[in-house]
Amino acid sequence: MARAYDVQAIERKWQERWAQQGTYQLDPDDPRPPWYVLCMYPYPSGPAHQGHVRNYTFGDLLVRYRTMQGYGVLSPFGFDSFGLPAENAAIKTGEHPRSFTDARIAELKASVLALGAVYDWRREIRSHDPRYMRWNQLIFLRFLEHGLAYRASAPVNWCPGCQTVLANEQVLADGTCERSGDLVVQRDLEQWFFRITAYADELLAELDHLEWPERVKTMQRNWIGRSEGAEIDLPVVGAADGAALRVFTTRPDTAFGMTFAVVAPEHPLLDRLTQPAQRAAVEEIRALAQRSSQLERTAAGDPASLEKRGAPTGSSVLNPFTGQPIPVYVADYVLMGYGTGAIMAVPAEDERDWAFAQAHGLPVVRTTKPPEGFEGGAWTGDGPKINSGFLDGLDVAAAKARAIEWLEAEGKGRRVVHYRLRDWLVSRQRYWGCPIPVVHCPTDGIVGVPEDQLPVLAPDDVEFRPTGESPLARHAGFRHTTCPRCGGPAERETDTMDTFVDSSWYFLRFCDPWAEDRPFDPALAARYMPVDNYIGGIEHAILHLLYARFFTKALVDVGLAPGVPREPFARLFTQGMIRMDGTKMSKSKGNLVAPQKYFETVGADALRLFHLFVGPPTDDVDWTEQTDEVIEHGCGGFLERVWRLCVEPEVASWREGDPEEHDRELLRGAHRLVAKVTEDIERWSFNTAVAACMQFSNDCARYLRTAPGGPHRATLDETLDRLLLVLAPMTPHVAAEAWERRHGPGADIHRMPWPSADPELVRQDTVTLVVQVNGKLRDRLAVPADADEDQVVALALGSPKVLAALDGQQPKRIVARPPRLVNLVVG
RNA sequence: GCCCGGAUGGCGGAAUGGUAGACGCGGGGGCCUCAAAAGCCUCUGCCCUUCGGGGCAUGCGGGUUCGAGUCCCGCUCCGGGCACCA
Repeated sequence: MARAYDVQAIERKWQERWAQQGTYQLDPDDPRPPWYVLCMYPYPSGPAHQGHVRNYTFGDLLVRYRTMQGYGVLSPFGFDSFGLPAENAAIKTGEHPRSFTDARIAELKASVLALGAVYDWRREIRSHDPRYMRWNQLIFLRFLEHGLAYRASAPVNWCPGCQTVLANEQVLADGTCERSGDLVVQRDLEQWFFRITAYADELLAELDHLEWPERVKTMQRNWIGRSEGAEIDLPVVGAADGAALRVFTTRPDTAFGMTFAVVAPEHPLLDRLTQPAQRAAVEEIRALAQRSSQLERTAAGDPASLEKRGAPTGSSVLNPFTGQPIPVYVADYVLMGYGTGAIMAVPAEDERDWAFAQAHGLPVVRTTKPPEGFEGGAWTGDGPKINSGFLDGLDVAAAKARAIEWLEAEGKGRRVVHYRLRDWLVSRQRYWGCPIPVVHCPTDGIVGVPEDQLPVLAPDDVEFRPTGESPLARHAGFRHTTCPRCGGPAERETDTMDTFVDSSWYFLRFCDPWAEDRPFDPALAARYMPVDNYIGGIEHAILHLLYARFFTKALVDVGLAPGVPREPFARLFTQGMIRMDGTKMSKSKGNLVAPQKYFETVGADALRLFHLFVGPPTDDVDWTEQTDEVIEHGCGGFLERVWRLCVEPEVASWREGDPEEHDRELLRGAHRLVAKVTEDIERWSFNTAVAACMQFSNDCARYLRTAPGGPHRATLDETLDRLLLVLAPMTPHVAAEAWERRHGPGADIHRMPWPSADPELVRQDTVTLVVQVNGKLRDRLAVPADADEDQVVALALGSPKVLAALDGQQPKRIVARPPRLVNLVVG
């Protein structure tokens, strides 16, 4: 295609100029009001894909827009450069993860630069950089000192494919690994945890104040899973030591209806409760639970399978409310990891208990009166209490409160809040991650590596083998060390940290990446934080965003971030995915359409414009056969028309002198465009902003062709300048070049202030009056914008079309909304 | 099963309860050209039309309203999240 201008040359020119002039660098002493725009830093997997392009196009638009508005915009970029793919590549090819990763970073960075997105590259962070790792490790030690990091033996999710432990968050609902897809199994191992549960309440409560998509907030609320209820101690019948089974329930009001109790197969009291005659059956359930995957264990159970999955222990406990003994069962529908790992079963008011009771022939006692005509099993709704002694007649809420009061007064239970959220398992048995900076000493136990010895770096001379054992654990030189406290022989921790640790505070380091004596200067972090616009994919709705929120709070609390806001991201924007043939476009699916080919043909501006124009930014994008056409003709063609209009318009003769009415109308259009684009950017409606620009450039082209006596030069100049200014954040290269051609060498559109719209000019003098008869459109009339009710009604009744529609009938009612609408209601 | 979204021309999508389909892609016709590409102009929801216009249209069925794509109730389908969490 013959192009109006040399796309590649001007894109290269301006990219070099932005880099060389440091236009988007922000110094710590910058006097402008700060604004922090951040795209989630990427895992460097090679050249950018369309998802990156979409993300950085939105981010870059905001960076340039806020800059033009006079903000000192903090726009940093970095790489989440630890992670499994590099290590897996090492196992396959022998290439060291560092050189592999650095090569991928170079590729990704090149395509980000080619997109024309601007960053303060002096602030670049790579999480595998020892200068970053050092502070990662220091934070770990501070967490350790403050009891926020701890080591515990726990049944953990072990992925046989990745040969490592996974966090709960990395196990999908069907029990498979989110990365490899293998079935995850349970193993008991010593692991490191972060005590995120200590922040459960705050993490939940502060969601209410964040300008985040409701969807994401709901997902986090569900994930935290707060539930209020009671713990009740059920004394074991015949226990000489007064042992009791502690259960958790959210329905203490139903306690009179408990007809049995159930413990999880892993429950510590199970051995004691199991009578000799039941031993074999209990062991079977226990073995079943152990070898079951999450999938089998949590699959919706029909009564038949529940029968197989539970067995009586032969022991009984006392219901403290009735004083009656009830049998204790073991069943794998009760999970050790939630509540107390034991429940009181009320089949009349709980679906699962109902199913289990049906399968095992256990009695049912209703304690809530179901509505008339209810014929189902468990009734979980509200109703008056029955069969419940002192609770009878109360509704559910009142009975809950009364039951808890009674339990606390009697010393038989207490009000308690439980969370679904678990502590964050951070240790990974892998090489390509940040080493956990502790030493295991036979005499001193766990000892943190002294801060002046950080960072602890993994040795390069390791062997990458697909055995699953960490290369660090096999490396004698790394592993054997001396205890920093007693000087005796000791072993280094060989686990590394979850890469989500790296991404939990990088946005704080961006505020002060030069700090050499601490992770960052709290005063600078307080200046820029919270991030004003955080932009990324919905896939991080739970994991990354929850961890980062936890970290920010914890960093304040351990003294590393005094004065820094406790919530890191004020406004979150989650962009849609790029899909192809109904599935997510991704490297693993092999359906990537690399941005590179567009850079080499239509250019970055056209591709950016496409991503802005294709639809609302939150929506998924379907990449179809039509897409190339839209990018090339729709977007690329538009930019060429803008170029011709602004740089080399074909004008037979210019008209001088005072502007006439049609000239003023063009100028009014330019002011309306500015108002519209400003408003649309503020509400993240980029697609309509682009549409407005297209429409207006069509108006300008028509004016150029049709203005009587030729276009009025001064008017057209002012008009086109405004068009270019609003395009500058969207298509920065062509806007910059066209601007320079119009205003001479050295003129830089990106240093211009964002234009304002004159309200006088935005206002319309004449508007279209719509006349309806019985709600149906019958005529359109041009009326003055300040026409009042009498005027519009008179005009409406004077319209021949309206009179024809009325067909002689008198309007029974006239609804007038001057100046835009009149509705005449007849018969 | 529960909780969120969504459904508008051939396609992507516009539309504070007040002109449905902005803008763009695709398609038709025309200009330019020896011809084509590119570019430019123009038409383009469906049906009827005596070419003036008329009727029908925003997944389906009801309702509120002078007026509903928009609000309410009940469905269908699609997408996403959660799912023995006691």
